[in-house]
Amino acid sequence: MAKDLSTEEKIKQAAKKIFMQKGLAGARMQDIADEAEINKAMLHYYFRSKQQLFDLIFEEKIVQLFSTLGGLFLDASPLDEKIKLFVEKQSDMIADFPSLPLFVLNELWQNPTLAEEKLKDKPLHLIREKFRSAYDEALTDEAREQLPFEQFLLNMMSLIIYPFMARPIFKSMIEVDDHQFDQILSERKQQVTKLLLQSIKLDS
Amino acid sequence: MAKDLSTEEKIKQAAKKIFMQKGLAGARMQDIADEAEINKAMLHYYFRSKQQLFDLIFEEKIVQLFSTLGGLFLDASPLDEKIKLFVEKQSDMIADFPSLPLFVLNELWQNPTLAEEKLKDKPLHLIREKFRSAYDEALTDEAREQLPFEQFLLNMMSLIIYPFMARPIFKSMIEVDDHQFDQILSERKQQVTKLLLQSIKLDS
DNA sequence: ATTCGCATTAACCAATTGGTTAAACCGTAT
DNA sequence: ATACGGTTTAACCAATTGGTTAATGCGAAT
Repeated sequence: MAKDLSTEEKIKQAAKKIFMQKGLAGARMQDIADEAEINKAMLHYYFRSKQQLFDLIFEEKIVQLFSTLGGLFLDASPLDEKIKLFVEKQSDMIADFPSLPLFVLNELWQNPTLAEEKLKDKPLHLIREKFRSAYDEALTDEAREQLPFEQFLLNMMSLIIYPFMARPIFKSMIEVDDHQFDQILSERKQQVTKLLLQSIKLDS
Repeated sequence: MAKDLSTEEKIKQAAKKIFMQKGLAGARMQDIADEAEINKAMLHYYFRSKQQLFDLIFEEKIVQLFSTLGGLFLDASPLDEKIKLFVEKQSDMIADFPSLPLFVLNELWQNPTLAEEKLKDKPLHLIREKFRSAYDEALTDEAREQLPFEQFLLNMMSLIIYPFMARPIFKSMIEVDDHQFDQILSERKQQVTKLLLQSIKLDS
């Protein structure tokens, strides 16, 4: 740390790092204070409790996780272009914060009601419906029946996100180091796009 | 609980449940004792420390997670049959323990060296090489170059596992209840198999 | 120079948590 | 009956942890 940020900002940065690394239960307030290079009491001065600090970070991160979806499906570009862009942007975003999805999922499982609370005001359904209509319009009746929108959505998210989360397992499974695995992940963007388009018979 | 199991077994059952639910940091020894309906001191009598108890459970779970891979690739069945069976068995197994992958991944990220330690004596590479050669033999040179084995493996694992982990998010995204989501997940087995075979041009 | 108000700190506190201990329990062999 | 062994329990302990407090620092306004 040791940057010339405001104390409040230093705390937020440190809290992000520690919470994402250790989760709510595993994170210690002292860890965050050390990371921010400030006195532990300052944490409670700026953010009343651990829970409040956590909620703030979590809220921000969940918005971040869905932000990629946002801008993409509002313009009139064709479906295959939308998909290609989504795969690339979402992959790049998670490559920057590989621990984000695991962190969010973990806390959502811990507290099942949290999901609806945090997501309900977000314009998620709006984006989804925009996406769904683009999907329905681009596909033939037959193709749409073969691969329902929900399944396609599951495929897309799974193919993009899971490999980042499962890095420790895959590294052992295919015996590569971090650098080689990064290589595989970056090649993946095209592979995933191709597979998704192929699955709805829109190969280009 | 309240079953007529031995104390040791009651503790193990309870520990599995609590650890899988809350992780190492989030689990309280008292939670485990309550779940097992025994005195907290018994935990230390049978398993010296929290860490030792956790290690035992974790070891067992990681074996379980990979056990499906084991039996499948030793016989001489054709590749498409292997894939189909793997998707079904792995899906069923995770449907029984949906929190397993998140739990394992979480602890592996927490302790990066753990992955190699726990996985290195397992015959994972043997199985993988068996699978790889089946893959290479079944595919044409062209197809194999288009979709390298590693990418196919990532696809397969992602498509199977991630939807179970991401249930809280997907429920909000596509606005379904647990029952409807279960329905989607069970239909998924065929969808995933089809997509995987299609991706290596082995549609049947 | 003094006052005022936010920022910062060290010391402290109460609750929680993993772990220990010594005594009690209880079926079995003597 | 008694002694013995593993098992179980309640009480206890030391360390950790989230959170508080009262005092201090310090720049700006008076």
